[in-house]
Amino acid sequence: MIIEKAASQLEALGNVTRLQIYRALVRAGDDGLPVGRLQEKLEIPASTLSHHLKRLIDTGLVIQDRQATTLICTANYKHMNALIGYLADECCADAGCLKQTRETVA
Amino acid sequence: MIIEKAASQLEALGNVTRLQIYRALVRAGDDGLPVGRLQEKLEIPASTLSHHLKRLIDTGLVIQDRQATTLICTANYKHMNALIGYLADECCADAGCLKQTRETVA
DNA sequence: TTGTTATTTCCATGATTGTCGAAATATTGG
DNA sequence: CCAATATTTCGACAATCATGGAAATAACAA
Repeated sequence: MIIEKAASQLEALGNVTRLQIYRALVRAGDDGLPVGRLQEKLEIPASTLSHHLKRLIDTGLVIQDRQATTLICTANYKHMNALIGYLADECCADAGCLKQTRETVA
Repeated sequence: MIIEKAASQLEALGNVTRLQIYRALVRAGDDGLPVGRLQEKLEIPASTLSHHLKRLIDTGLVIQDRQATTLICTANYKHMNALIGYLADECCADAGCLKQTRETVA
């Protein structure tokens, strides 16, 4: 994980609307959610949602798969996991920090 | 942890320069680093650095303590830990995710 | 007090972001 | 092909961000 990638992913998540989108996708699980369903949930215009989704997709945090006319969005846990790992390993060094937690488990 | 706070902290870290600042502070440990030392390390103008530091301080990720004429900056692990916990708990649901790791340990 | 060092605040500027209506595109069913 | 649905792209605009030189402030030492 290079710092530029971590920063761009953090920035993508660093917006309330986008964080809500991501959280909704996580809660939807592996089945994901169609863009339209996301729109209903968040109650924002389609174009606004589309722009935010693009940001999340560009950074790899969200995946889109077309199913006929609808686009299904799913959270890319692998990338989120890598990001959390980066934060824990590179950016946390406290005794009560997750870094130790991870090392203990590993 | 409310979503607005998480988002603002993520946004603060979502910039390469600020992420470098934070990482440098983590590596400096509990002793922290004076602003001037940070400036040497990152090779950026003082005013630019000051602006970035302010962002990190405003979100609670960095603490500043005056020691005579120099200001010592330290990473606030507690807040970073809370942020990582939020991401792991609220925004990650995969089998290989830290969420399980944390639950196992706890 | 005055000078020195350390850092912030002020100010300006160009770049990026967030927002959203309207138009364009994609995919399928009939 | 054409109509209908789902979603993106275009275009525009205000708001915020990133940057950094210059001036202001803070703390001390002499």
